[in-house]
Amino acid sequence: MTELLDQLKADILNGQLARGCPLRQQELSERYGVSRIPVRDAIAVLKNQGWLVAHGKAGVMVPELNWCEAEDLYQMRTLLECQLLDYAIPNITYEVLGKARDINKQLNSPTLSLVERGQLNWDLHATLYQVANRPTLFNVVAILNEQVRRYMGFQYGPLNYRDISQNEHEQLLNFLTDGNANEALALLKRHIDEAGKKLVAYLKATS
Amino acid sequence: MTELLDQLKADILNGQLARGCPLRQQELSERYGVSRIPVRDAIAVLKNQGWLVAHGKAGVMVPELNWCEAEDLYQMRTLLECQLLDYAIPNITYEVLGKARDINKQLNSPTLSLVERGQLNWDLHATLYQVANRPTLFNVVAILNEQVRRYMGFQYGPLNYRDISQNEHEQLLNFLTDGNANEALALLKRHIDEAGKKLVAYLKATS
DNA sequence: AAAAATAAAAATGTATACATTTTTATAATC
DNA sequence: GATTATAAAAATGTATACATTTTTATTTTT
Repeated sequence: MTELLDQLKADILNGQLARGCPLRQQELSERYGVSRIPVRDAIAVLKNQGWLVAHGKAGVMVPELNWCEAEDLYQMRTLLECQLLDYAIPNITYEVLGKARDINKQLNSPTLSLVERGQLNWDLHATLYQVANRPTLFNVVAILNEQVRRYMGFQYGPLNYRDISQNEHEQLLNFLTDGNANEALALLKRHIDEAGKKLVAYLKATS
Repeated sequence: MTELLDQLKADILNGQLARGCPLRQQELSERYGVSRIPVRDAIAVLKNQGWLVAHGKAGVMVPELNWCEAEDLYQMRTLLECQLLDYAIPNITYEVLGKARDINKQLNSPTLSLVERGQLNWDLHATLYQVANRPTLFNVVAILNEQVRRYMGFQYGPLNYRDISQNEHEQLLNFLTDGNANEALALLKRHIDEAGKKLVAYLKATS
């Protein structure tokens, strides 16, 4: 069932499942070649995590993008991820930093798809956060980051955010290497805040 | 199915479903007089919201109480609820404050059950937060508050937190009535922080 | 006697079938 | 003509039945 879940998420991200139009269980079960039961299971999870919302009293739909939700998601990320990084910092080894740098290098490639880029971006953050040893906090942050990916088409398209983001990653890793915790935390805050503000401004302007 | 969900939550809160021992779908379906399908649906939701955790590869269980989770939940509450109240403050009318005061009065009653008390406590906070008009943020805060209720047996038992909490509610409402936003926010932060710290200290001491 | 392998039991995952609810299209009324 | 009633269609919710996976108990092997 995890495969179906990932498939659905991917199809939401790449637009195969259009925003705003209702999805029927049977339609989905035919589309993915399974019965309605696993579809129902997957829908329940995706509804809980904000990937889908109710459409009237019957059916669900992919929610429209919406600046208020984006703003909330980014504000929550800022608040929670700074806390999480703070927990992590004492446990960040050079090995961890090396892993993060490897991922940031991969983000250089211009041929990455949107989905791949989003995944790598999270992998980098998660590499640092993992050593915080805070499963409950980590889990919420992970869900928020998955949610945010629905908006990434804007960031890496019209907003051309790629290079800025990558530079900030590098700076962050340098601060952490130097043991400069406060600067690192401040930068992470800016990193998320700025991304959020640009996204919200863009969403407000286009809607 | 919402009824089954609420029933399961209630039975987790009041200890009818013991922490740590595995729950089987069939067992639950017999217990509640429904087939396994609605049980599966409910389990999926409860797993997502932290009411249940996986037990090996088959089955699920009520998670043990755990200071680290409690600390995370309270820290998240502090960070997110202060933000949410900040959004709400400009929209808090005397009517809203009146509703909140009515709820706080109900909290006076010494005959309330644990479940009722927990519900009223959240109702009070939710009354204020609702007017923030921030559905995404509100939703996460609501789930965190539901989670926290699993720990309330400690707060209102050994920790005797009832009176303190009620006084702080009253103070908070007074600050809001006086338009003293900064004091209100600072108090809310303390209100949640302190409750969390006491709970965590207690959990650490007893485990 | 401890560990590994095997077989039986029991659990979850999924498909099909049916009941109930919701939606949509049609007809009737004001 | 717009609004409300009504009936057909289609969707979701649930039960039962079966397949697959996981667990547990037993047996075998070292």
